[in-house]
Amino acid sequence: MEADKIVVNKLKEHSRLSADDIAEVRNFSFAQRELADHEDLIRQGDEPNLSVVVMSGWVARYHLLSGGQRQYLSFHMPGDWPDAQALFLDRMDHAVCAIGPALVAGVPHKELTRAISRRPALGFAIWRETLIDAAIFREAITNNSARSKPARMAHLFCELFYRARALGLVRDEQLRLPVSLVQLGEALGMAIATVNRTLVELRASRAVDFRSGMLTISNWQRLCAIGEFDPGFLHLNRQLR
Amino acid sequence: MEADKIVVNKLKEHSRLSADDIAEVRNFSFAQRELADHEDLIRQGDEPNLSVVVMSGWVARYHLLSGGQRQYLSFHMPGDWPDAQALFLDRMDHAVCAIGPALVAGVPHKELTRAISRRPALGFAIWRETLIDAAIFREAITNNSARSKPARMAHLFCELFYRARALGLVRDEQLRLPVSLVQLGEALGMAIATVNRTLVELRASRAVDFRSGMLTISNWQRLCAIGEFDPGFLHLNRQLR
DNA sequence: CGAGTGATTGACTGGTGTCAAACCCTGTGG
DNA sequence: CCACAGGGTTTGACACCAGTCAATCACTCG
Repeated sequence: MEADKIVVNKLKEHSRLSADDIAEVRNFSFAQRELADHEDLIRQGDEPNLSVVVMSGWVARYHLLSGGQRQYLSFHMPGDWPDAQALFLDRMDHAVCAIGPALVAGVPHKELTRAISRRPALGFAIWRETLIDAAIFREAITNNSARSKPARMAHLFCELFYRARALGLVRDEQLRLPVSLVQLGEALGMAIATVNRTLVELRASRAVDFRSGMLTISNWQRLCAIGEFDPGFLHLNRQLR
Repeated sequence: MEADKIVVNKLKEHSRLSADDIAEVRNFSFAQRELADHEDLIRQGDEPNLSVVVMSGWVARYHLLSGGQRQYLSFHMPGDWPDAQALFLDRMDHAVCAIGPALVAGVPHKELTRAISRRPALGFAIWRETLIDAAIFREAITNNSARSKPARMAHLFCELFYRARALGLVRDEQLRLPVSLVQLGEALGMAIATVNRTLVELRASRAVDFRSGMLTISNWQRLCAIGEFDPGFLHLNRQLR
């Protein structure tokens, strides 16, 4: 699919766009870039002059700590703007890397700000996109701080599954999610041993399975209950399930 | 101080505003509201039609979990817009309450969007404000997930102190911060016993003290080292210290 | 077939949550 | 002026979760 189509479809999940707004997106000069697994798209401290939208695959944001350890902050799928914030915050306070091979398309900041000044509604939609990001971050704070380990993992699975399904990435209740257990631990704030033990616990619940990069949800209701998942924080128009 | 002054001063910390932008802010019809300690300003699920700016005191955002427990997400001081996001996300996914007595001023969303459409640069400044919020959320994810308990607490102290100093709220290296240890635990994801034990540990470092709602920092460098604090994520123009 | 990466499991131990009690301080009322 | 209540703080005892370390297993790739 074309980059502009992906962008418009995604924005329409939460915002109303006029024909003029859409035309503005169509005029963007998207520059595609392929990423290999684990490849960094942007590094902490960079000052990019373009923002990218994910076209296919997964991309993740992460903090790099002084000890060299990583903290994954969020996962992004087609239509997401993982560095939209760079539009107004010069210096990256975190990095972005590919989770599995991915394809992204960049738009120069100058084009974006010009388009937004011309069509405020388009700016509001992208702004809303960044606000939903923030809501996801908030949920991650709560998830990693206040919930039990199984709930924590279940909640992340629910969130990713729910967002992916809205984009049509889910087939047969399965979602490709090429993260290792180490990365899962670096996202959820648990050691790899605990990640694995929690995983076997979740498998035993017969609600979900995750192995070799494939997330399979066999009982959505039960998984939501385990993870105390309520999709409200994603602020999507469409109600799924 | 007047509400418009507070808003403009705060926005100027990271954004450049023209005389016209400032005039636009001056035209806002701020509606003040006093809050008692612990009083909720907005509840989870609300759909407010105005956004508020903090005028004095503290305000905090929090999630309310199914078990009734709280997870504090961020703390806000004069000039902050703790619910700017409500401008574009209809339903609140979290609540906002006062930390100690506080004063806030609300602006109708209609006025805000009209002003932003008219003066894009003003919108960009407020957008940037919400993006800094998001950066603070990201830092909180990392803090509560990846750092040791003492580092976690030290980092929060550093963040609040740094932000407060930028606003001139710090006197004699002291900052009024009327939170209880329970609330501190609900922000940092630790049990109250641990909060206290961590606190005595930090006191022993002779870098910081926190008692009876007063935060005293006697060795900023050392506290930053303990908390692995780097103010870059706050994206402020001015360099302090 | 060997090397390497990731997943899995076990043993061990320290940290942290839970529970409970004591303490401190302030404001209130007899 | 003192007694008391109540909220917040501090400390201790204890159990257990979860991190660390290490060994083994499974699978892919050269």
